[in-house]
Amino acid sequence: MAGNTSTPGASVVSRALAVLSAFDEDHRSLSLTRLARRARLPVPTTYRIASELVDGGALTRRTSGEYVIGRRLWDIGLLAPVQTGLRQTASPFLTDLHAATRATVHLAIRDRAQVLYLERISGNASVPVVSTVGSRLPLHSTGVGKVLFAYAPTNIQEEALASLARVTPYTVTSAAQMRRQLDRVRRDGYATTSEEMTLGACSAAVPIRAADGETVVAALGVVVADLRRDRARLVTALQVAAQGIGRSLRAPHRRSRVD
Amino acid sequence: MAGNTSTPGASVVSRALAVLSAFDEDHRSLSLTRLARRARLPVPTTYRIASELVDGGALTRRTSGEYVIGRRLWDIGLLAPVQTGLRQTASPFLTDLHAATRATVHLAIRDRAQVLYLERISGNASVPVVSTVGSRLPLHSTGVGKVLFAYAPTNIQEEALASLARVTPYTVTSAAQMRRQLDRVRRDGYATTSEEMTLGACSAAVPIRAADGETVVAALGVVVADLRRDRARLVTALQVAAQGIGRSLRAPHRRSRVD
DNA sequence: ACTTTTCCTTTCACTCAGTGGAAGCCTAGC
DNA sequence: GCTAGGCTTCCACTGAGTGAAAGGAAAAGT
Repeated sequence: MAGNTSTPGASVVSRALAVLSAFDEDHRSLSLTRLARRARLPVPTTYRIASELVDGGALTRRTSGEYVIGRRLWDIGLLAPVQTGLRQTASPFLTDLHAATRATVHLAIRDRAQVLYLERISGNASVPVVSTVGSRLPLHSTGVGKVLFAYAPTNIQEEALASLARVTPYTVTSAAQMRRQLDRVRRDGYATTSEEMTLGACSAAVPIRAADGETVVAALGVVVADLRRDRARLVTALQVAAQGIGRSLRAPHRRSRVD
Repeated sequence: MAGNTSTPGASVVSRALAVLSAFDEDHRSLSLTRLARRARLPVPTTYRIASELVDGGALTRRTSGEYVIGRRLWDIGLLAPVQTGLRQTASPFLTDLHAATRATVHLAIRDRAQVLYLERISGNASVPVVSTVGSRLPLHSTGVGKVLFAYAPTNIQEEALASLARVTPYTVTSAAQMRRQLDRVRRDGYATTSEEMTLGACSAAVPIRAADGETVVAALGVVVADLRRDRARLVTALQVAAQGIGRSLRAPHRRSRVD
């Protein structure tokens, strides 16, 4: 930008991105002052940039004065090629799985040392579920997370094992215990959690394998209130769906079009 | 920005937004030159801005050199409060509707004189469907579009009636004929299309009404290969789901949480 | 009712970040 | 071998961007 800056070297574009990046799942709505604090920019600078972003539709200003992400950015963001092939292929299987189990269904991939949720179909509202599409959660406390954890490269595993943060009283925080669980995941072909992320929610998950039938590209999971009763049934349903997705990924898939 | 500009008055932020806005559904991937042309900016300027956006994760550069929207922007875009209440409430009903009909299911709202698709569950791949979440299509050529058209304010209706663009040989392009169809939609409570948007695809749609039971807030539709056979069955299923969504919108809904 | 605090917005003197034509480079096509 | 087109770097020029300071408006505290 022009002169008189306190942090030379920072471009306007990088500042605008800092403003946008100040928003996250726990901060979907921010006042000017908080926005400036989170973006680490002076208030007047933030104000000017935010105003321009509002003009461009990238941000919206509520009547309360708070800023939220704008519809224009929603539009543009949806154009990002985030595993479109996988999501398109998996979509019908997720629907089937949901129909068969009535549980919340998740499709997730690993993004560095975190789980990134690509798709979700909500099930029974009485089971609490924190993750939505776009959410990132730690690898050790969710079903899909443990699957992706078990098949992650060694350096990522070490990184994640070094930071097993407690989320609930049931979260596994011992590296040794987690290693044993991951061994079992690889042996049995599925992972489970019991209130390790959220009290009142348990989950089961299985890996989705790529064309070679080896590499794990994603994880498929369900969240239920209690796993003891029908663990076998859920795991079977998950495995059937995961196999189907894997097979479809191998087959050439035509693009679908129309209204 | 600094001096020497050919278009004084345009800020860096507005230029960066122009670069991002150069992407749309038909241009998800752009070379530098095309990006510059679409953003109406000189190539070196576009190059510099795009490079900064890549640094910030807002854009990604493919090995081919083409730019695409980056994952960071996907993350941020998903935080936009685009009818989150409606989408959350409608989601389980869409799943049910899909399970019952096996057709592609759509949830859409009107955005000025266009249909904006909020949710989609893909059905049988053999029926071609062009719309995805975030798509905007004209009001006159789709099922959900006609419903939203029929219940739009007069000025919007006039605007849309003045530009009935032909999409396929079956698209209704006569304002008089469209008015008659809209009358029928209001009378019968549902709309249909027959290959008016895409050859090989027909659709049926119904309105979703707000708490007052009058105001139409959204439209619910299905896309199938042929409507003649089971129009009645589909319309009934649609109406049941739409009623359910409308009722749930009235009821206080708790937020769901967990992994 | 008065004071204090906090947040939003505007102003303005200062100056360096941004600009884009031109040139160099590389690759693809003929 | 030559031409065309796209990508990247260079660099002289300058006005867009900066942010402390101050002014206002509104909420919180006394």
